[in-house]
Amino acid sequence: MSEQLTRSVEDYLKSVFHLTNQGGFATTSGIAGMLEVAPPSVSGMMKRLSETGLIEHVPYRGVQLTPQGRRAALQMIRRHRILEVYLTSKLGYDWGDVHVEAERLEHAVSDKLIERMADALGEPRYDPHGAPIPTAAGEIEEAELVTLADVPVGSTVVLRQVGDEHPDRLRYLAEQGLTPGARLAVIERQPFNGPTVVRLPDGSTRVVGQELALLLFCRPDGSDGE
Amino acid sequence: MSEQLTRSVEDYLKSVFHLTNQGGFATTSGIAGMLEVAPPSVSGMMKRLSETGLIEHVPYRGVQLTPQGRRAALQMIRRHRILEVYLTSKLGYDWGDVHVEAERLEHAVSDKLIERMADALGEPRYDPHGAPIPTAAGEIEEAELVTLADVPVGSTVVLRQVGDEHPDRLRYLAEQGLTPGARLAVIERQPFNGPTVVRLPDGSTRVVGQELALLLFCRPDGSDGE
DNA sequence: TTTGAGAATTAGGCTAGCCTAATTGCCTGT
DNA sequence: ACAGGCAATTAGGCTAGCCTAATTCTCAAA
Repeated sequence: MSEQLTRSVEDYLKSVFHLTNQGGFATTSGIAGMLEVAPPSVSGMMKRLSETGLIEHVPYRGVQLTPQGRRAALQMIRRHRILEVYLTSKLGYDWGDVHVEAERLEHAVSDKLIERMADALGEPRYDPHGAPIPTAAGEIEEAELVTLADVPVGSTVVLRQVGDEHPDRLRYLAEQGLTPGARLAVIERQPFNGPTVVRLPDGSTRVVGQELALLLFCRPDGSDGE
Repeated sequence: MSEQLTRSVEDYLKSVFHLTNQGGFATTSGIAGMLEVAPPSVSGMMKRLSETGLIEHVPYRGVQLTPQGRRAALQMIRRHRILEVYLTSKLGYDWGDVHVEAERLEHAVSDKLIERMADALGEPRYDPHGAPIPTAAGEIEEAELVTLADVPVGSTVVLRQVGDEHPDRLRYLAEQGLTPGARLAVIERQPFNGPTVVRLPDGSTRVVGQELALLLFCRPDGSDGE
């Protein structure tokens, strides 16, 4: 149905999706920052994408995905996340390394290949970092998560998802046992964006700096609903 | 050591490799035909590639790969063929479908991924069509094969390799039992580029038209050396 | 209400790769 | 020896994507 999209277009659509995920518009500079291109490149691309009906552009305001653009973005995100699961569980990749590899492959794989991988994996619902995988039909689970840096001292949360870039940080987090599913009791936080101290179920504690705490997305409830 | 090559450059290098495999020069029109581009596009690319030292260009004669170009071409061919084996043996692809998928993926995979796939497969030496897989170090087996259309009537050959494009033809050949490893006795050939008749070990016969016979590469000796 | 900082856009330019049309070179048949 | 045919190259032009510099818009603070 839709024309074949270029690699660049696919990347722009993904950025817009991520930037508008909390509602509102994606800004030119936000997209530029995420894709590491200059703002005028974004303006130019936004013009083309709105001509082809993939985004809605309000000049000087920002952009949003049309239903068609959202469909394409979710397809890319599905590809990316299925690839991440496949690489980690079938080819021994470290959860820190998969992002970069998937980032290139997602533009080259066919839907057929992705569905075969998904099938071989038993239709996984989350990627190795805990991010939900859109269905082939384009539906994605929406969860209300807060970063560990925002969890009030005294409450208990479940770590659900971890930011997937930064291989080195991911490796460190894995060493610390801070992986999706971990139950964390927030016992202290230093002022002035200081570190957060959490206790794991085994009684040990971890001191998590602000920068890492912002990568740890938690469900603010001790029970493990699903 | 070498700059990252573009998708186009990788494709041109592969073409030159295939066209010079029997020795001699690759011609502009040969490359143009193989890549489905116009001849001037080839002239332009040849100029750039010889400036970057990947090919040797003799104007109005043709081109050959430099050692560096050959290394890059063999790397692409290794990627392509490992991918083909992986897709068929791990993800249930038909041997007719793998070529197209591998053609896109070969430009996106990392060497690391290819080596993990090769490892998971037990370092295969041939792809699903019987083509030899270059080693990671860039060595490839050279075999002297003739097409079935050139095998004299009365002799016996072993089918070693099958042209890998044309999914429909590959599926047909598989149905007919004409897959690498098959021992074929050539019992008849019609004149004027007519069909070749072969007998399989089970005594059944197959009539193979000229077009298909040109895709069947055989070792002209009944013994199964290696 | 105005103004100025910062964001966004327009203007203009670059490269990679492709194209068609025009030209040049090679080589073979007479 | 040379004419013609065909292969190759050059000339000139296009699009996608990127860039920097210049301009325009928005919005909040004085």
